[in-house]
Amino acid sequence: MVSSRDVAKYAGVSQPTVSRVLNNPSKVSQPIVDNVRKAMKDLNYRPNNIARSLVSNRTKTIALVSGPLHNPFFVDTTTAIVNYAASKGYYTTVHFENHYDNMSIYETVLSQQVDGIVLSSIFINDPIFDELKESGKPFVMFNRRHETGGHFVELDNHQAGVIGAEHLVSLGHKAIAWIGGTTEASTFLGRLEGFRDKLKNNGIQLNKDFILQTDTTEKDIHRAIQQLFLRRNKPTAIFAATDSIAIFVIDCLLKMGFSIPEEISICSVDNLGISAHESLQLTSIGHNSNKSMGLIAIQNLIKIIENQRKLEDEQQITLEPELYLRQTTSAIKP
Amino acid sequence: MVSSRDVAKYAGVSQPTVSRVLNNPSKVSQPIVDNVRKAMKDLNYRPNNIARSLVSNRTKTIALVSGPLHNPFFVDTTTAIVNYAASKGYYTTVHFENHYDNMSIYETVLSQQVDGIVLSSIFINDPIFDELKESGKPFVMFNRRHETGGHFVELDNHQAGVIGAEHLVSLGHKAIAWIGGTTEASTFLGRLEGFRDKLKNNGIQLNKDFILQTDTTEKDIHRAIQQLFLRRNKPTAIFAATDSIAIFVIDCLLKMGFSIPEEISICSVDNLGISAHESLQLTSIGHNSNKSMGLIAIQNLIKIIENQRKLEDEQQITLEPELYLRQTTSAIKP
DNA sequence: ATCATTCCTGAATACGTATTCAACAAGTTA
DNA sequence: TAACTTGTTGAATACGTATTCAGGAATGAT
Repeated sequence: MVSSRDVAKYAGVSQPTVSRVLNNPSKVSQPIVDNVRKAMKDLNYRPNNIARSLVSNRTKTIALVSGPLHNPFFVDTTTAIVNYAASKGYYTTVHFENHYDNMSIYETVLSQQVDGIVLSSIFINDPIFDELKESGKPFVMFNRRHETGGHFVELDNHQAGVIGAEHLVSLGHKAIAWIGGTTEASTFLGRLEGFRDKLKNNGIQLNKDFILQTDTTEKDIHRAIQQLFLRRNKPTAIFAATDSIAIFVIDCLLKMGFSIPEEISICSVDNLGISAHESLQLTSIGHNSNKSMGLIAIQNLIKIIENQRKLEDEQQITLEPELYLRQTTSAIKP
Repeated sequence: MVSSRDVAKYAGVSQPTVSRVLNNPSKVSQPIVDNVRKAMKDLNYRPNNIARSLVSNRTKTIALVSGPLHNPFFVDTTTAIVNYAASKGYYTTVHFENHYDNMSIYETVLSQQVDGIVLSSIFINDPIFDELKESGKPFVMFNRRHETGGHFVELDNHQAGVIGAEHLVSLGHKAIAWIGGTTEASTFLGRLEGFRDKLKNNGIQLNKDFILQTDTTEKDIHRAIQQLFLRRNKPTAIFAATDSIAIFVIDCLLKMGFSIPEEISICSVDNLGISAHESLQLTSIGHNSNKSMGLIAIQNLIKIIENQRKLEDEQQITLEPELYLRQTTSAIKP
């Protein structure tokens, strides 16, 4: 391993001068700059980022705590976050949510040395919020939020639920099932409540058996759907809390022999790119911002890290949803 | 920031003792261990990984240089790699391939301080190979390989091409187009050559206009397909070098009004989970290992890092492909 | 000619941890 | 009792860089 001292010796200067050539060449006379640069090349010198971080107290890395990539939503956000961070000179270490033990992930992240954290994996009243706050490290939430506030970017989930209910009711559906994940998450809670509220507005009571909570894995969704159709009363439509869930539901229903939308309508929330695929043509509800939530989150985080925005000046962004009508919903047969 | 010195002072011991309690508690008497542990709790002490790394020369982080996540293949491998690394106590920093400037990514990775590198983004005769070798850091390639060797996990790409040609020819197809990415990559090159060789075996010359090279983005694939069907001679089948490409091709063809497989057969390579989705039912060619290539790669890398395997003892794994028959291919109409 | 200023450079040090080594006490062997 | 081992602890130091500070040379102003 060649160090700045080795370069210094080779170039006949002191180590601080090498450091200056690296970070502040204008403070060094031109001939010496050239000389040191040549030494660096000759010795194939690469500065040690670890040593740099130790003194500067900045690591140029951010941690991403993301939902699982089997949900295409997180595919898009991860791509946006990693690439934007890279364009700003930041490394991104990624951690995928562990449904049963997120705490150990945060433990890892907090003892890691990062300049900031972007995260989606948080519950509405998650105790991790206070720990993050206490750590003093800037963090921004995307997709989900915490009851306390902080920096976040989210969809108006309640409104998304309302739009979904509205749409399906307007097509004549009355027996509608809701399928999603844990209501400890602001996304699922909001989408469920908006949906339920709007149904109630229309004089429809959301049957408890029609509320399906899963862990959002393919396996659990198949289980839930199969169980749903064992019941005497069957739904004519399904409102899935995310496109990812809808995609699994569709696979399951098709395998069971249903035709969509003739026998069952499905719509969901997120409006991912894949929903527009001709093989799917999924009716979905999403925002129309040209920036993904992940991108907005990482942009804000980096602004905070670089002191272009004050930490206390909380950015709380709620995007407005709208309906993207495609082929998986249709009017109920008379 | 509370340091081991602060803990030491609080507990009335020296800093090395705190360090020992952390890393080698058996070297410290029980009462002092308890005392120091209490001090750590009281002060909410977290060891500084940066300082640790500086002295130990190990960062417990690996770099992943991956293809883009819009290819579901890399979704699976990224998940496997990140999660396995985490289970072994390693952080993963991820970098997504930049089609036009991979060199700057590797520049970044090499000046980062990592214990090892897992990568897919490499060309057959990529000059980066030598730089990686020279850096002394262990690295393992997956999916793609380099002519020189090194550690890698790949599919027998030539054989995959052979199987694809075999299958389509056996269904009576003669006008078959190939669509893939740059033949600088071992995957595309192997799949193209195997395909072409097998066609030639059957007396079919692969027309140059039927070889479509793209940058594997949706946009470029749509462009290539549309251009293909402007020609006088149209193919009756398409062999896509990856499932990801096939998915974009299918979207494009359906939008153009073709029915699959009645008017056009499609098969591809990778056999991703999504290919079995009822809406897609993509005929595909893949290996039948229960481990993903990403998982095999990261397992080998960590073994090397932890000296359970010698660096020189090169692991070169080639998985054998087989055909998974689904609904996107059918016999040509008489 | 004197003084002030600017520019450039290196010696010393700090960052937070792990490790080496010496010192010392307590216990063990002859 | 003397010599030797074992166990426990702290002082000193190393890791590779950035920064502070002081000193010397060169320049400009008076």
